[in-house]
Amino acid sequence: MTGVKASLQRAVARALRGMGVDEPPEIDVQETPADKPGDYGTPVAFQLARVLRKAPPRIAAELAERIEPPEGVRKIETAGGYVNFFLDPAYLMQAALEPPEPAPKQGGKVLVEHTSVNPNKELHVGHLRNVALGDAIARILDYAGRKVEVLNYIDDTGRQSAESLFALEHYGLRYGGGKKYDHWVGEAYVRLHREMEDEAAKARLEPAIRAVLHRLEAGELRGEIEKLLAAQLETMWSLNAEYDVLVWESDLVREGLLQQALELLEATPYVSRPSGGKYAGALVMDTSAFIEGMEDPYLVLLRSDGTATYTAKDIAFQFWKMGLLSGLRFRPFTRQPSGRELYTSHPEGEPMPFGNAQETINVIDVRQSYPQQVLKAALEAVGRHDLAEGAYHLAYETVLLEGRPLSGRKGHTVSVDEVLEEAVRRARAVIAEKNPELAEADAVARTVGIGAVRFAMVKTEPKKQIDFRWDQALSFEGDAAPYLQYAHARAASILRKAAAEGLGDEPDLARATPYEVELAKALLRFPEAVQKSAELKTPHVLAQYLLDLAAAWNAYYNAKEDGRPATPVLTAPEGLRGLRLALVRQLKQTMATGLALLGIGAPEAM
RNA sequence: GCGCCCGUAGCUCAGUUGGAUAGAGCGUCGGCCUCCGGAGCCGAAGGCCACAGGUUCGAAUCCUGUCGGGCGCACCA
Repeated sequence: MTGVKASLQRAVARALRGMGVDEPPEIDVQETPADKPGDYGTPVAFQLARVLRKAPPRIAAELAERIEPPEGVRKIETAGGYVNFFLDPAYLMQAALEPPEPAPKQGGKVLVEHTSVNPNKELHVGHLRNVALGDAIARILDYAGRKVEVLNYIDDTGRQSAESLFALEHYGLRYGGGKKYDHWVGEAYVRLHREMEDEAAKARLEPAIRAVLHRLEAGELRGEIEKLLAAQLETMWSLNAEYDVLVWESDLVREGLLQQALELLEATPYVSRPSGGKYAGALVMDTSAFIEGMEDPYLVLLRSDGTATYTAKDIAFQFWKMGLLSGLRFRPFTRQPSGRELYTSHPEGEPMPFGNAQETINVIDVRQSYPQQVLKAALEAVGRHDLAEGAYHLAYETVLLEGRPLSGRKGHTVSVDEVLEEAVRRARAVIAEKNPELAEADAVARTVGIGAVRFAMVKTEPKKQIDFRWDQALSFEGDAAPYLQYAHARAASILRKAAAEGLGDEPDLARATPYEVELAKALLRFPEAVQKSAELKTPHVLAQYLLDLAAAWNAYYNAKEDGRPATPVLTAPEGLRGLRLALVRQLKQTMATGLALLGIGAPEAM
């Protein structure tokens, strides 16, 4: 809610109190439709019709009479039951020219976990959505005033990693450079799976894979995992995603956090060791009190052979995130491209204040909804309803590739590295065609190509399945990042020219025309869009807003009257020119800020 | 079978704590660079918002049911 709308709301609330409505409903102030009178309006009279036992138009009329116009309001009118406000254009200009600023920090940390890919092969397009969503929502929450910690979980004791490392050993492979390390390992993994399609071969190899798994659990192969991780991190960084801390599954187990979690759970009435039946000898949790509609509400934490399930480790991890357990130690891992330090859990580290959040966001695809519910159930089981409420699963639907589900085994997949390379290549080609003189063309092509890919991942609602199609994801027209970047570059170009000509006249706010008013209203929606994005925990709200903003700017830029430009900036009369320059500057900065919140760069020229 | 999610223009999607005539992009058709960047803009055609009931002054939005589609229901991760 912008300052403009908020002040209108307050004025309405005051007037309502004067009419004897002490507890007014939520007062909805919205922009009036294009061909309705006024700038902003409210339908609050409709809501009050029942309470006041009067027809909405009469209530609206009385309201219009009673409202004491706040600063900037020059007229109040009714239309049917609506109360509409006419704002002083100069006032709107002034409000719209306030530079966008991050909200002040509020207490309470929110911990965002995303990426968390198995360290066993290269990232594919399915992971792309996870990284793009997680990174964007972390940036948005930070801007909206939250303390944010970004965490990437390293499942180094998983079967997939064991298989990859085993495959290298099994085929006697030695890395000789050439292709990226994670891709090279991934090939061995795929080769192993082809071999294991034969049941006999699978059975024969099983003990050796097990052995690797045990060595992983003992932390003996950490160096091998780190090599894979380093290669994967290059991909994430090239996407413009960075993290605060890595947490290794093996550390979670070694430092006794799994044990602590199980002890907490065992002390509750929900966890037991059945002596007979299906779960004889296992440690199980009864989730029926917390998860409805389960045919079999029992969840295995420890198998009857004493090994822990992945879910049990995940519970321990969630408990650690929310401060119920401690004992992890950390040390610096590496410095990331922006200069931000990346820490990692490590047996030889020292205690550091990571975790201990009241709120978590786990970015994981929708197929994991049940295990995510189990995490909440475990928090409920130990009596922490408050923390269960704070545990949010940012569930996103899966990504199709050209209309078909991804499948590593059938080879129906594309790596993130490949996608980026192609995106940048296409961007470079467009630049060569449209702007062959452009300086730093390669760097700009990267910004544009990567931006296109990331935007394609966040512009739709997470719960909708998306289909990755090369032509759409890498489109440089229409509903896409390059459209936004182009709008930004166009503004930058005008400002460059103005600076070159030494134009610096003072804005004369009173000279605003309806064209400026339209653009100003679009700019004023920025804080609301960020706020809503943060509240709903989805970047698509912001992404859609930026498309609107760019459209408003392009429409302004191209406005014509009688075939002549209606809104020239550089050649406008003094005062009006200053105002237009200020708006262009504001547009440019707002667009760049918004793009940055999506992890997308805004080139000065393209 | 049980549970969760989805169904809006030919296609891909916004719009849902209920508000004024349901909006974009792509595609189709027609316009706009002696003017600050045409990766842009303006216009046209295209909708029983899956269907049927209900609640309400008001429903794409909330409730119930039906029909389509996706996903989940392992001592896997």
